[in-house]
Amino acid sequence: MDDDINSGGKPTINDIARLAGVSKKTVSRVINQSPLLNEETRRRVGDIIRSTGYVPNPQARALALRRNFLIGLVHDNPNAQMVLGMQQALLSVLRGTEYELIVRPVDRGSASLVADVRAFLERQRLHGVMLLPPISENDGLAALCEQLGCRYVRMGSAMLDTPDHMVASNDREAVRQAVNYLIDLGHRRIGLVTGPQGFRSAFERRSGFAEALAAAGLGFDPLIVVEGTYRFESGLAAGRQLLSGGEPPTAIFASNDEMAAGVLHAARERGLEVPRDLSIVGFDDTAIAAHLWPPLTTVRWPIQAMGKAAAAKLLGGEGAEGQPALFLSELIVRASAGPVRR
Amino acid sequence: MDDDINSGGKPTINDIARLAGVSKKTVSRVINQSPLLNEETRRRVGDIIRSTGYVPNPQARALALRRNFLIGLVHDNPNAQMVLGMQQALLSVLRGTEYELIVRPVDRGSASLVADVRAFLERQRLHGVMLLPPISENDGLAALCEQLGCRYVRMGSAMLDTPDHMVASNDREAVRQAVNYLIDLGHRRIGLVTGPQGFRSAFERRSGFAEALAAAGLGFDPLIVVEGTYRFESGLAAGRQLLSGGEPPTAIFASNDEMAAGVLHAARERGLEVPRDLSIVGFDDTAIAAHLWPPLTTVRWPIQAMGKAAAAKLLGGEGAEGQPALFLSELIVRASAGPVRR
DNA sequence: GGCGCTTTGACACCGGTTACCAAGGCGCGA
DNA sequence: TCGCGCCTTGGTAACCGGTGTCAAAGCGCC
Repeated sequence: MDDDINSGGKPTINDIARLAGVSKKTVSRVINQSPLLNEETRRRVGDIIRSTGYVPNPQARALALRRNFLIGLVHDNPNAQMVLGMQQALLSVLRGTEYELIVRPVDRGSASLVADVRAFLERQRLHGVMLLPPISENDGLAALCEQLGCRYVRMGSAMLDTPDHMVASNDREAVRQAVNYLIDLGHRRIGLVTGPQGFRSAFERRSGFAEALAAAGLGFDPLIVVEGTYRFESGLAAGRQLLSGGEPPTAIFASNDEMAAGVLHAARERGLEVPRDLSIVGFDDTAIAAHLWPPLTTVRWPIQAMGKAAAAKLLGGEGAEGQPALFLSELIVRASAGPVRR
Repeated sequence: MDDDINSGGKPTINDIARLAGVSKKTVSRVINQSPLLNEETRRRVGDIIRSTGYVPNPQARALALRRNFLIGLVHDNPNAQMVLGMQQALLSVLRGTEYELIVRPVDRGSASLVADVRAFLERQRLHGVMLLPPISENDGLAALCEQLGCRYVRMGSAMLDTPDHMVASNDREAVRQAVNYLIDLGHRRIGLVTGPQGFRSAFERRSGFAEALAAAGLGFDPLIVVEGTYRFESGLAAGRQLLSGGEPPTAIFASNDEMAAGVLHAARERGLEVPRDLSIVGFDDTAIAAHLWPPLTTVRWPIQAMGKAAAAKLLGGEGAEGQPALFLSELIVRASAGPVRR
C-alpha cells in the first residue's frame, strides 16, 4: 500500500518517483525531456508515467516557474462572428502547446474599463493577451499591459502600434477597392453609411471612401453620408434617409454587413430592386452576407490568418518575428452591386 | 530596502507580512476574512494590502487548496451565436466570483474526441465544465466527467440526464407550437427540412413536427421531408427539392434559421413571393432571422437564462438546487409566414 | 591518482494553505 | 492578591506539486 499511488486523488510527481525508485527531480527531467538523462532511466520512468496516467499539475508548474501558460482574449463583443473567429484562430495555434485560452468580455462603456482589465491581468498574471476592436484602440489598455509586463497584441483596422504589438487589416485600402469597383460599374453618386464616431474602423473606412472618390475626381457630398451604429436598425434608418432625398444615390457603401442588410430592407420598402435600381456593398463578410437576397457584395478580411499571426506574436519564440502585421482584405463579389442604371 | 517589497515582481504574501510586521498566516486571515481576528489588525494589514496593490496568486492558492477556479466550456461550434451567447451568460455569472472561463473547442468527428476531452480535463483539473450541443449528447463525455470527478452540465434540446447535470430547452414542444401556428394559418401541406441524423435536436424537432401534424389529423408525407445539414446550402438544396415536386407544400418548417434562409433563396429562385406563395418558419432566432427579407418567423430559445442556470449549477453552493432544468422556447412571429393562399 | 564527463539526488524555494501550538488578557474562586 | 483555566490572537512548521542549484557518485581516460 505504500508503493501504490496515493489513494483517491491523481498521482503526483512524488508517487511516480516512489514507484520508480528515483528522486522527483529525475521524474521532472523525464517530463521536461532534459537531455542529461540516461536512456534506460528515461524509458523506465516514462513507462511508469504512462501506466499510471500521471499528468503534471499545471498550477504547481506555473508556481515554480514563476510564469504561467494562459493567453487572454479581452473583448467587448460588437461582432460575434469576429470574436469567435479570432478565438478559433487563436486556439488553432494554442492547440498542441501547453497554453490555454481565457476569455474576458468587458464593457467598453464602463468608466472602470481600465481598472477592470487591470484587475484581470493582475489576478491571472497572463502570459499574453489579445485585445479585440474596438477596445484595442484604447491606448490606455496597451500602456497598462506594458506596465504590467504582459505581452499583448492589438487587433485593429489600422496600425496603431509597433508591428510586434499589432495585427491590423488595411481597411482603408480595402474600402478604396470596393468603391473603385462601384465607380467602375459606372456609379457616380455613391452614398455612405459610416460606423459610429470614435471607432477607428469607422474612421478608416470613411477615409478610404473619401480617397476613392477624390482619386476618381468625384466630389464628397455630405448630404449622402449618414452615420450609423454598426447595427441593423441604424442601417435601415440610414437607408431610408438616403433614398428619400431629392437626388438619391445609385449605390450605397455601408461600413459593415449588418448595416448593409438594413439598407437592403430600406430599398425593398421603397420598392427598389437590388442591384437593378440600387447597388449595395457591405463590409466584414459575416454570415448574413451570403444569406441575404441578393447575396451581398462585401469585403472579407482574413480573420483566421490575422488571429494566427497574433497568436504567434503572443507565444513569442521563433516565428514571432516573421509574422506580418498588416493584412489585406479581399472584395467578395456577389450579386448586390451591378452596373448603374442608365 | 529590507522593508520594501521585493524588487521587480509583484508583492507576495510574505512582503505584506513583513511590511505589516505580522506573520503570513495573519495576512492570509485578512484576505480570507477569517472571523477570529482583531479589528485593528485587520484594518492595518488591509491598508497595506491596498496601498501595495497586493493580489494573491491564484496558482499558489489553487495548489494549496487542492482545487482550482476554472470553468471549462467545451464545444464543437456548429452555431457561433449560440456558443457566444452561452459564453456570455456563463461569464455574467462568473463575473464577481473568483472563477475564470476556459474555452475548449473540439472536433466532433474526431475519433479521439473523448481522449481529447479527457486530456483537457486531467490537465486542467477544472472545477466544472459546460458541454454544448451536439457533443453534449455524447454519453461517453458525461461518464468521463463523472469518473474524473469534474462537475458538468450538459446543454441540450431534451432531458438526457438528471436535472443537476442538464439544462435543456423543450424543442419538441416549441416546434409543436410553431407548426400549430402554421396550421392555424390554414396550411395543410407543410414541408419539413430536418437537421442531420445523429443530432438530438434534429430528432426532437422532427418529432415535434410529426406530433403537431398528427394532433391536427394531418398525415406525415415523407415526400415533403428532406434532411439537411443545418447549413445554408443544404437548406437551399432542400428548398429546391421541395418546391419542384408535383404537389409542393404551402409552408415549410426548417429546423434552423440558416436552412430557412436557404429555403427562402430557393423560393425566390422560383419566383415565389414569401409569405404570399410560401410560408417559412425557422428555428433558433439567430442574427440573420430578423435581417432577412421578409424577416423570419422563428423560434427563440432562452440562451441567456439557460446559460445562467447552467452556471449556477456548475458553481454549486446555494441556489444551484433551485435552478430549473427545462426551459420553454418562444415563437417569434415576424413576416415570413402568412395565411395559406386560396 | 587526478581529471572531466555523465547521471542522479538532496535541498531550498515558488506563494499560498491548514494544523497545531503559544502568548497574553481576562474572569473567577480561593 | 494570587493562581488557574479559558478565550482571543497570532506565530511556527509542514505541506501542496512542481522547479532550480549545486554537489556527489560512478566511470573512463590520460
